[in-house]
Amino acid sequence: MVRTPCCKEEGIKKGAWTPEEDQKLIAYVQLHGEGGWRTLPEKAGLKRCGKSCRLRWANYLRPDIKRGEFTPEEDDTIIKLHALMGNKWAAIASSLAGRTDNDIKNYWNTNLKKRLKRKGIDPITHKPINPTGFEPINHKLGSSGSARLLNRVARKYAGDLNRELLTGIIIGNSTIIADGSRNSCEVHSPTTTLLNKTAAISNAVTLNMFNNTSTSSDSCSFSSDLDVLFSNEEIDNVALMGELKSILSYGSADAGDNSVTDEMDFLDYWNEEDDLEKFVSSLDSKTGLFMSLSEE
DNA sequence: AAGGGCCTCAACCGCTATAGA
DNA sequence: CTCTATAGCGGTTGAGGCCCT
Repeated sequence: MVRTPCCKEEGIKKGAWTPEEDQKLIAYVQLHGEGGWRTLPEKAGLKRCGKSCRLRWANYLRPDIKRGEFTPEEDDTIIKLHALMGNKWAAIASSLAGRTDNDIKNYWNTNLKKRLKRKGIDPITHKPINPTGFEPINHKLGSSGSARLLNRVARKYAGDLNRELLTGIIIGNSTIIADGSRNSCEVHSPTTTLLNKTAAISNAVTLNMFNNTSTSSDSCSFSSDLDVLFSNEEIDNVALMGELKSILSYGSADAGDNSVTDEMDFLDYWNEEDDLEKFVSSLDSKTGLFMSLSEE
C-alpha cells in the first residue's frame, strides 16, 4: 500500500526557501505560535507542505537558534553524548542550547566523525580502532615492549616501509605482491607462521626488557635477543629476520636511518607509539602467544 | 579559465510515536 | 481498542560552493 503523502503534491513548492517565504512563516508563527503545521501553509499564504514549514522553522528560523562555529566545549559534549546515546541527535541537541538536531547531525557527519577516525577512534563504538579486526585481550604485561620492538624494526629497516603490505599480512592475506615499481616484495609464507613468529619476537623483546636493565635491547640487537631467548626454538634467526624485513620493508636502508620518505606509508600511519602499541596488542591477542609466554 | 571532484548543509523522505476522537 | 492526524526523528539527497588540476 502506498503511503499517503503528508500534503497534496499539486502546487506544492519544494527546495530552497526564499526570503519572502521565510518572512511569511516568521510572521505567522510570531502571531499564532508554533503548531498546527498541517493547516499553517494555507493560512500563512505559503505553497509549502506543513512538514516543510515545521522543519524550516525548527532548523533555521527559530529565534533561539545558535549560528556559527561549534566551540571546543560543544565538540566535547557532542562526542561524549554520542558515546553514551549513539545517533540520538534530538537528545544530544537538547543538551546544547541553540543547536538543532539537524545541525549536530551534519556537524557530526562532516567533522567530528572524521576527526575521531583520524585519531584512531571508531566513531561508532568510540573505542580505539583495531587494525586487525580482532578484539584485544588484557595482557599481564603491557605491550610497550612490543611497540618499542616495532619502532626499532621500523627504524632499523626504515628506508621504505609499506603499511598496506604489513596490514595485509596481519589481517590474513596469505600472499601480497607489492608495487613492482619500487623494490617489489612478494610474501609467500603462511600467515599464521609469520604472525606467530612476529608475536614471539615481541614477547622475547618485552620479556628481555623486563629482565634486563642494560641498554642492549635498545640498540637494535635483535639477533642477540633471539639467540638468548630462542636458542632452543626451531627458529632460524636469519630466515626470520629476512621475513620480517620482507614484511616491513621494501628497501634496505641503513640501520637507524629514520629519514622520512614519500613511500613511508607505514610510518605515516603508525607514527605514534600508541598506534604501534594498539597494533601489537592486537597482534598479540590474535596469536595468543603473548599471554602464554608471559605466564611461563 | 574551465571543469571535475569533494564537501557542506538545508531540505526531503520514510518511518515511528503520540495524542485525541 | 482502533483509527487518524500530527509531531518528531534519523537517514539520505542534492544544490551550490570551494578547491585542485
